[in-house]
Amino acid sequence: MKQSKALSALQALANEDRLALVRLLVPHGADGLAAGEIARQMGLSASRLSFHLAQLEQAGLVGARKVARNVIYAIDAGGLGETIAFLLTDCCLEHPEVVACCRHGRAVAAPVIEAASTPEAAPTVPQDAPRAPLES
Amino acid sequence: MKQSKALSALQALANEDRLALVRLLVPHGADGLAAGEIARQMGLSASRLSFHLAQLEQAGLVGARKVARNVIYAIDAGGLGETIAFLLTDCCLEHPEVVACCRHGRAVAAPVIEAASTPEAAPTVPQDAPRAPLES
DNA sequence: TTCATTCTTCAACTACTCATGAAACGTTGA
DNA sequence: TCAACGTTTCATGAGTAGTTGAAGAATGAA
Repeated sequence: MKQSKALSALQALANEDRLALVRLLVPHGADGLAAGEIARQMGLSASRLSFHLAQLEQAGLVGARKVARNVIYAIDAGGLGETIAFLLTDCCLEHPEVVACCRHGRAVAAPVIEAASTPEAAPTVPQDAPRAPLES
Repeated sequence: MKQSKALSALQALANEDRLALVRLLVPHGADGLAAGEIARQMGLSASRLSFHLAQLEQAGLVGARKVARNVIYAIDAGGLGETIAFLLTDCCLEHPEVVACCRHGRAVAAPVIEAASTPEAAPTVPQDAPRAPLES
């Protein structure tokens, strides 16, 4: 996946409404949902929804097909997967900790940092201090 | 991972400079790189770099520590992994095609679509037609 | 102490994204 | 043919993000 394509996918996902849109569409799979039904479920105005759907479609994260007078939007699992794969592979170079963390759904190093036993097992920079005075 | 945190991480990643920043920092792991060195390698002005690094740090994707007069920035593999995990788990509900695609680094359904042999094996909406006339 | 270096913060500006409502478009059924 | 419906497009305005250059803070060497 080209970086520019991944970038536009990330830009598309980096919005609360559009992320909610993706989460709404995923369970419906290829069947998708009509634009009007999406607008109803999400409480968005038609024009606002259309704008967000267009962004997602342009980013290759959803697809559209016309059925009668409805436009059915469905998640594009391929595009979504490619975007995640880009992050994992091209961007993070399959960094072992990222992959592990990705498998467990949270920072695997957290308990190690807590125990402060094996610093080399926690290669991240400690980030509990909220940036402030930058202890030297 | 909370959605708001994932959202800010995605927003942080949805910028060319910051994505390049992450890709530059990942190979250096926990050793990180001094801000000045990053600016030199990326050809960014100091203030611009500082701005982007602050965004990444606030999103929990990089960490900073001060060494002598340098500020060393290093990737936070935990935050990065959590973000990817959020996309895969919370957002895509581990959708089988997304996961498969994620494993192979590209759309696994693509050749199937090309061959147009088993449509039910390619549950995504066809998206080769660039949106235009929406064939009904 | 003074000065150079490194980095951050600030203000001002531009460019972009987002939200809104009105209008337009294409399809459907009476 | 025409009204109803679902949807998109457009214009407008507000808010936010990104860029730039200057100023300021922290540090270490002379």
